[in-house]
Amino acid sequence: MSEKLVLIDGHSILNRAFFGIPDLTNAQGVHTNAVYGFLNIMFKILEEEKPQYLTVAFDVHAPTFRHKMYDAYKGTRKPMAEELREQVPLMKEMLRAMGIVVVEQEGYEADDILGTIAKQSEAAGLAVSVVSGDRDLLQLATERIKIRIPKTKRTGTEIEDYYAADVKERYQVTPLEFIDVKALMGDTADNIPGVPGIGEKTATNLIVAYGSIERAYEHVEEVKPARARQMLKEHYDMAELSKELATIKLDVPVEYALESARLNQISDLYTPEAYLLCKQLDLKQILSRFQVEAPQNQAELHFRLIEDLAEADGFFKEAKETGCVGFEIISHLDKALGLALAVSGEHICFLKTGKSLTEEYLFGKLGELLAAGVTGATFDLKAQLSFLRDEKAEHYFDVKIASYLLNPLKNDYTYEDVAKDHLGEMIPSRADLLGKLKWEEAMEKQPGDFLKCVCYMAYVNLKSFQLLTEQLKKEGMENLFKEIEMPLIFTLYDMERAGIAVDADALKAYGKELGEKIAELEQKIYESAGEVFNINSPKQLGVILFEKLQMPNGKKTKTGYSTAADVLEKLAPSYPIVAQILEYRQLAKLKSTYADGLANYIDEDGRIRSTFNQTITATGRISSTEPNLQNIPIRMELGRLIRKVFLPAEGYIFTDADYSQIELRVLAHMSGDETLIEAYRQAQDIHAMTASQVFHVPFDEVTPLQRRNAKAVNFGIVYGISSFGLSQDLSITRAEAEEYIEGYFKTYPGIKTFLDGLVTQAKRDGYVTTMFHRKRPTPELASSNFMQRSFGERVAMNSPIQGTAADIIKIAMIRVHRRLRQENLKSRLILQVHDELLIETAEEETEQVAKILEEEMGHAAELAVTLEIDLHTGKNWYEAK
DNA sequence: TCAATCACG
DNA sequence: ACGTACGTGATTGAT
Repeated sequence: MSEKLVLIDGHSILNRAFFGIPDLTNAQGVHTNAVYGFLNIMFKILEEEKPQYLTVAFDVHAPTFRHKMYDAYKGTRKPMAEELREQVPLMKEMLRAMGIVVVEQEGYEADDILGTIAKQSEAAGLAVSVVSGDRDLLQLATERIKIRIPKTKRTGTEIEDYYAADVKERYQVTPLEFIDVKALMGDTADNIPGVPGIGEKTATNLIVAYGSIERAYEHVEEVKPARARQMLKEHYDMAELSKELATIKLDVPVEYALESARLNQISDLYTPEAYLLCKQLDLKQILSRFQVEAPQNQAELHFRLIEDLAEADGFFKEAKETGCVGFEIISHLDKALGLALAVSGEHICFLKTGKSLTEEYLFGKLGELLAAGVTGATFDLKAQLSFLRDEKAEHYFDVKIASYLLNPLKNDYTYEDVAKDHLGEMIPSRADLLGKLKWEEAMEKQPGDFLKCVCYMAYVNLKSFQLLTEQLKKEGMENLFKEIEMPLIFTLYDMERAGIAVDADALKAYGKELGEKIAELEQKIYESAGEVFNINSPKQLGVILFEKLQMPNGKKTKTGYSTAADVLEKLAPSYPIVAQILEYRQLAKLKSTYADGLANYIDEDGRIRSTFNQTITATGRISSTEPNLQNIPIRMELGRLIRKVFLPAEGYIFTDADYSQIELRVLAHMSGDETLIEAYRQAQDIHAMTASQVFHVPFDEVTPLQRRNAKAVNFGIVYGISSFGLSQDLSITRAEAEEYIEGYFKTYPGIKTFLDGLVTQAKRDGYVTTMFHRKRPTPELASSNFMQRSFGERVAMNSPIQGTAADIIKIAMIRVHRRLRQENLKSRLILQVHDELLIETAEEETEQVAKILEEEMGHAAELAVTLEIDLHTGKNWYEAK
């Protein structure tokens, strides 16, 4: 087998990647899609071909010989998109970092360099692959030079390969003749003029018949059709020029030493420099290649599997001498498979449950450790609490939550990311090691990788403990972490475990009723539309409404017509079918998401258990999933009825307490605006009060409309007001909205100052903070894009408010939970919906629970205004609101 | 896997 | 001049 050289047409592939891959930017707003796409194509080819040599050629931004030959060539060249241009130097830097030879030659294009090197290398006995997105390079194809044209598709990269024979098969001409075909056709993209009136078909026919432009011209009188004959006669000189332009030079005086392009193995490209650059650019998928290929972490040498009691004892003994252990309980369906434990950089093991090491033993020992004052650092404590005996938050350190507080913007939190971001170590992820295997399968089928994976988790937990503690301290979030987030884990765990009872039969009946109404509406809609179609498909619905029925289209969306509710509501009065569709949508939503959806989550004991996520939101709120119990209908009566199926246990009732306008009160406090604070001290109805103050009317004379408007402005302020948003919400003009806002700020100047200050602060520091020092980074403010920047400003205004409210209710939850336990009550906290707590209340404890809620929610934070709560009881959730 | 839609605070 | 309110999650259809 002869050796192989891969030659890459740099600009061409970068260009392909740029247009083939959706826009990607890193945290600094640097565009990276072209670099990313280029690397993907390159690695795919390298893995496929395993070449001994690799070289990339770029054009130089100097006039080439073609410019000198043909002026138009230069003048009409399209300017490169800025987002692409800025990636060219990045790409070169990346290639340099990987040690890949880059060739550029003054005065010549990449094509010519590639052609020259390809021919030279072929002559030297190498097999050559030329990678380009440009079909002009097909002229280089021979039996040993393969032209590879990658196509970036949705499904991945596909590559078309052309040896000389393939060119002939596809284009009917030889690679050399292909030049003449191209020259006749011309190429607007490449500014090759061609012969007017001759397209691909005629050009191919001519060259198949005569072999070249020159020979065709010699026989020009025989050329058919007549038009082609005429044009060829007239424009022969142009055709000749085109041919010269299209011909790739094979004798460029290129400085190129094959040996310098040697590539022993692909992993040679994974250099520390390249790693850093990828990290900087946030090219995750490329980085994952590094992880797989990177030299193994030294800690791995110490990973041990322990099944023996004496050995385990020794390990625990050692652990007792330290201040902190990293641990991770590995379980499958409520059964512990074992305990991964890291005591030091040299002592990391997986203690496997079995005959010798029982769950009692393992978690008893772990409990002893924690009780003795050794901090247990772990990743996602809540998921392991069912095995743990120690319920003291201060004995634990949740690495996942610490890493969330340090950057709440990530999509997910994994141990390998913590290692990368905070320890600067590259370690394999669970998916790298075990793919999609569940723990139990992995332990049996891939014991080696399994051990590695779980030990790495314990290792990262231990090793990041001190560092993350320091970082939290440095960022002022130590208190937030220790006093709020860590204790909250136990509260959420108990809420999850408790769940909420639902009446499965009533839910089913509700679903059935909806189903019948839906079927009726469906028929009516088909009748009105004159055909049967899928009403759930916005695409099909758009066609019916805006094409078939010719409704005035409210345009919108990138994929077609918008059929969103706000658009349809405008049409509903004039078209009965639209009103029917809106009703259908409402019912379908209720049935699929709530009636049928919730039924799927009912456990054996008739209760639904949601998961409360503590590391999802950017602002510090918690979220609820599988199922989401934070978005149960309430605004519309029909939907609200579903709350009747949520029931307290026998002998219990529901107590529901929600904060009254907590965000606006937080705003009053944080801004220190005296007028707003005073308004809260005086009035029950803050929106009416706002209306009175903003519109200068006596409180008693505020009209319902004025109140509604004031309420909308209050909401808008909290969201990071914009005149456009407010105008949309109130269906008024932007100018009117602006007047409202102006009036509002005139009335409450402290709020204006406060909000402006938040934006200034965010621009200066790159983040904003809540009252309890929770941070939200605002990278959008550094964007050069107006829209992104405006978004950043709204985020800067909203996050401290929403986040502080989230902090406050978290404090209240912890305290309510603690009080219920301390006072030995049977009642328990079961749901949180951002500003609302639901307590399953033992009937005889009703008074006490109300008192606890009033006290703990009301005094979770001491603000310049009081924290009021509305409290209701009932024998189902519907009644308790 | 993404986009559109809609449920909640 | 740009086009939007802030924060979530589930379902559906289309690719």
